[in-house]
Amino acid sequence: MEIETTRRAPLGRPRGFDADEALERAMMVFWEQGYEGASLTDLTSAMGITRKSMYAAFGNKETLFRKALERYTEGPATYAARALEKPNAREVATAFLAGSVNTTTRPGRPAGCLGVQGSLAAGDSGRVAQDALIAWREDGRIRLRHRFQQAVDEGDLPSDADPDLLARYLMTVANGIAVQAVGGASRSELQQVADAALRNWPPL
Amino acid sequence: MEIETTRRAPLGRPRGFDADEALERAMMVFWEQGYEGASLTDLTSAMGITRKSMYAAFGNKETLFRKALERYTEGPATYAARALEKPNAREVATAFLAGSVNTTTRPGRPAGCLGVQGSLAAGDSGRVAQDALIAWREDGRIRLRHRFQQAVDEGDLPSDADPDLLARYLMTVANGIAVQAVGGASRSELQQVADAALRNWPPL
DNA sequence: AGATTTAGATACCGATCGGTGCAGAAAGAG
DNA sequence: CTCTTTCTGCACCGATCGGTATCTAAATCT
Repeated sequence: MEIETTRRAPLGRPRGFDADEALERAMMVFWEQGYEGASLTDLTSAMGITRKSMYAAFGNKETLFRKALERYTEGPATYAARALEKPNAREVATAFLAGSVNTTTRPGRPAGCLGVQGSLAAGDSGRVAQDALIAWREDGRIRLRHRFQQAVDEGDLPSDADPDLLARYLMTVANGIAVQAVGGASRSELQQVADAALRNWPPL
Repeated sequence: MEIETTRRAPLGRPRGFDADEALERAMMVFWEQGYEGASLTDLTSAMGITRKSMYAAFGNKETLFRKALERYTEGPATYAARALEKPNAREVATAFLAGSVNTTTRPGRPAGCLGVQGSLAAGDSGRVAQDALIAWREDGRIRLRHRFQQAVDEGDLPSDADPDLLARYLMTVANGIAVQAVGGASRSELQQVADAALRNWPPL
């Protein structure tokens, strides 16, 4: 008897939709409406599949949201990871805010940031998603802090610079940009704000 | 027949609860949970009254929210109006951000800003509240802009200063502070951020 | 007192929420 | 072809949503 056979095509009728595409659509709905604001009807109709197929493919609403958040991180929000790779602290900060402006105001996409939407107010049912987003933002802040610590170690930033403060300052401005974007601020307006925030970099 | 009689005590059984106090409690619930996240059950149990009394006294959930927002403006958010009365632009900006930090991180009160909570993500039922909050923030931004225009006219700010940019910059930082506060940032951390944001004031 | 008006409590309304059960169709393996 | 498995579509579940009807009790007027 062969316990360890090579994995052939999965048995039974194969999935009739593109799971990646469906997840992309779900991400857009969450981005626009938040976790609680996006109903299963909203989600599945945007994904083009039925409730049953969604549950079979993604588990439930919460895991769907987590997968959508992952996709967001690797998709629209990759600007953050790329900014961290810039050669010095000033370029990191500049790229981070420019990416934030770009992503929160790109035409044809929801305004604002998925990581901020729906993470402020929440009823009982949205508490887990709120916590996940708070953790997501904190993770980003910590990565920035490490990067700036590295910059201090390398002599790129002055030795009395405060990596924690610099990271929080940048995150605060980026979060504010996301709020402004939902309120209808234009890309050029927000880029001016980002430029202003960096005019005294580092703000010691 | 007396059409215009002096208004005596209102007929019938007088109200058995303090409407002001009830509104205060409702404001706190909206502040913490947002418009959609706050259910009628949450609200009325916090207010200590029944659904019927709430509808009789405040109309419906939407008008209750609007009145709670008014109360917030005149209560926890008066720092904004007071900041506008400062004698010069730098003091306006400093007081505005300091008030923002204070209000969003005061112990015993919900973290964050009622004007930002629940205004980012919204399902269909929360759209009107979302619009009301966007308008509320825009109103604050416009008041700041007018104040800075006045500062330019008076020579308090340089003639090439951009009141629109300055107002939007301040609002962006304040909104970001509100997001950070919900994420658990402490008062002193956020005050450091506010100080950093003002280190190059005005950011021309 | 008697009339009037509202407070308060309870039960209820239709609609929608996230999540399932079921039946039939469809695609693979043999 | 048959058998097995998973697909899809639809009806349905209990719970909760915002909002209301009903009834009794209480308070202030004439």
